[in-house]
Amino acid sequence: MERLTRPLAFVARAQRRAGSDSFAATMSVAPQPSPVRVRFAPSPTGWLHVGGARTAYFNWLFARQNGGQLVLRVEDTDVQRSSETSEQGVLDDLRWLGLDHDEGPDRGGPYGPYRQSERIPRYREHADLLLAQGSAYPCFCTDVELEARRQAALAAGRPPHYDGHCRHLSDSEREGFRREGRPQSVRFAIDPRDWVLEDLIRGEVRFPAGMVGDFVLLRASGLPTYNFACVVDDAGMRISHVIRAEEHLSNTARQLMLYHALRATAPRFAHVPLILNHDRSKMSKRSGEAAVAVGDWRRAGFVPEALLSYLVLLGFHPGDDREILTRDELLAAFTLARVGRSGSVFDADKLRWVNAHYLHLATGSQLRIWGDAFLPDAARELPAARLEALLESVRGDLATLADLPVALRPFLASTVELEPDAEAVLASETARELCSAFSQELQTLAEWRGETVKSALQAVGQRLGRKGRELFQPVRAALTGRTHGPELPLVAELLGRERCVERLQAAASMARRSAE
RNA sequence: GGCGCUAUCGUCUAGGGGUCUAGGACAGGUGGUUCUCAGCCAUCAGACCGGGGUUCGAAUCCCCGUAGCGCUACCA
Repeated sequence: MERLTRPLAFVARAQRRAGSDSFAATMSVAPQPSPVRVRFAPSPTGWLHVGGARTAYFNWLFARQNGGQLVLRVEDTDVQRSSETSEQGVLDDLRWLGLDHDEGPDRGGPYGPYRQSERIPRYREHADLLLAQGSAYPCFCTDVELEARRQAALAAGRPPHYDGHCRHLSDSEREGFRREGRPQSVRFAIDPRDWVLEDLIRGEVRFPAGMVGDFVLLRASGLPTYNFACVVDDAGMRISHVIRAEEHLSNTARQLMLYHALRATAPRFAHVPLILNHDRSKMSKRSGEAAVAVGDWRRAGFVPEALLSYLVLLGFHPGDDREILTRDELLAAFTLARVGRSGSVFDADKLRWVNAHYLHLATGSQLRIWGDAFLPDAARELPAARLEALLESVRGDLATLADLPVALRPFLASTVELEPDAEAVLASETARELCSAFSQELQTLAEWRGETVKSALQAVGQRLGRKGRELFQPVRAALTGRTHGPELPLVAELLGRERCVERLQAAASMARRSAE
């Protein structure tokens, strides 16, 4: 048996590599291929985290590529931990990322409601169905009893599964327990045989009999458990492909049993690898390392295109050397066949690099949209064209949008604040001469453009016998208070003649003071 | 404990029996960039988890270890 699974898994993998996965095969063989319907099913117990964002993106890409629908389903059956604020947060983050869905709690659709808390009667119905056909049974065990037997099983070296205590109760015993007022849940009577999953990413995965015990379908509170609600909804919403995180791989055994008992066709599954902390544990909300919430990156000045672009390559590889792919490129290149099988460590440095890349190439108007929340008031008051020109000039100095205020300061502040390096550059008689001469030259300049300013500077340099660093650095220091920044002619052009002259004169007199 | 998944530079990864003295990217080092830089360009360093097989030949196929992770809940 064991000998058989390996070669089969290999064949499945080889088929995926060759681009002929079972889905494609189904599509070409089936006369009427069923429409592609995928879903993203967050539980609103916190904010959207980066792993969820990546899963959502995979689903989004798959849906859009295949002309299918993306369903957003809110899995809020854990009443203690779910909240409406959190649901709103997740929705906001998805919107910010630009991952739009076709059906969901916020926009309805033919298979609603899309919040599990609003689908309770359906779960009850399906549970009754299973109860009636003997695939499920009422369980009267209390938490305390359950825990005690679990510990005992563990101590005896047996698997800590439910021991089937209530599975074969007689009707009168059940009546007795009910009269006692015991809590009553519904358990699934598992089918003890091997279950085989043909995973689109992992190939054949075999779950041997005895792996799971009878699990709970409906809690004593009447609310469904994850595995049950998930199957009832995926089946009821006609989901064709379930693309989700690997942590659910083992759960799939239970879900397969449920599809079978419900006489429903199971969707195709694709389990994507986990995103990991540096210690290779699952990246979670309390890992305390890099920020895990999408909102944290957003507030830190990362742009959605960069976050998504980074995340999608955590696990997916386009097959060539491209390191950054736009959404359109991904729409053309993405395939589950090229999603890897091992977990990936989240690398904030690389994300930062991707973000900087987007910022360095952005137009002024794009930066104005992206950077709105980060702009100082003085910048927001500027005419749009002026602001966009400034933004584009400083883009090379940005790694995140949070760098914007600092990068823009020389253009916005009324006076120049000298950084220590700049002060040192200006603290000489020669610097004073240069600033003074250049300020005079600028006052007579016919046309104010970067080019003309540059020529003027070079002319002054020639007269004073100075060029290169000696020529540019003092002027840069005088104009911006810094020793680095965008190209100097551009800086001067954007600053305008009046401010340039003013700052050069100020530097000249300051330099004189410190020289004396 | 049981079951499952995974295993190539520090990190993300390419690779699917010979084309691998293992390729690319981030981070790091070095050099350059008729002004500077966190920019850009060039360059260096850096990996096939271990052991057995199969084969003329293994990073690649098989087995056994080992390690990490996931599931084993009336969490999702």
